[in-house]
Amino acid sequence: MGRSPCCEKAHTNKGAWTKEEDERLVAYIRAHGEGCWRSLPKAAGLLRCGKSCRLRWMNYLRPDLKRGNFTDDEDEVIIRLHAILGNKWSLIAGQLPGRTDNEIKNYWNTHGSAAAAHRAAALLHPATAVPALASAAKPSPAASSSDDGARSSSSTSGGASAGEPRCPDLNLDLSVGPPPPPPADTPTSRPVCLCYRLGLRAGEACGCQADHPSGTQGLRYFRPLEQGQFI
DNA sequence: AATCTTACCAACCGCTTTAAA
DNA sequence: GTTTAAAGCGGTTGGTAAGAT
Repeated sequence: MGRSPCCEKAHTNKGAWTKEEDERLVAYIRAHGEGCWRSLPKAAGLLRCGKSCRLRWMNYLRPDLKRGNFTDDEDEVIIRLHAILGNKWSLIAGQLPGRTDNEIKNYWNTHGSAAAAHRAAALLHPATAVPALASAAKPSPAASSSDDGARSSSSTSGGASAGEPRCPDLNLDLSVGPPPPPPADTPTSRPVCLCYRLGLRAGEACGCQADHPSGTQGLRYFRPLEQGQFI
């Protein structure tokens, strides 16, 4: 069978967006909203693939996007959620208003491995966190990883050269086991809200009402955080 | 000042999921 | 129930700015 291409590649622009293209896309979406991405480029007079338009809008042009560096709180949320969800960037982005999955993914793949290792250790095992490793967030020339290294090390602790671990007594095994067993009175067949697994109680950041196991409803989704609200 | 290296980010590609016919 | 198109997602790549030599 095979899939038809998502757009006519022969007649589409690729690469960086021009200011004019941005303006056209923004103007069109302001006037018509986010409709059918496939037909949008033609309707908006853009020589772009619908996918490309969607990506540009979602990752760059949306008015509610927050630009600039990640705050410590955002950093913390990313680390916590990544420990539980893995590379589910869209889910993580859903908990960080104004941030995109692409942005978080890029952040994780560049800053993630070294800095997150320390911060995750501090968050998950405060008693065993080693302050000295904080310097890993500012890699020295000797310890800095290349671009490829940062990419490939996103799932490793990275850095230590053969034979000489930089922090030999630090256990960086960040693997996350199964969630803690629910209290005895919690029916195990019901979904348990992620926020509960993060240690939050009903009403804290999460609007799902349940299964913070004392809750009574079976909803499993959680609302995006309000501006300035963090897990 | 020129060149090289590193880090960052925007964008593309291909696969999966979802919804409609 | 099956097929197909569209949307969404995650991995990867390429360009470039900034810093180092």
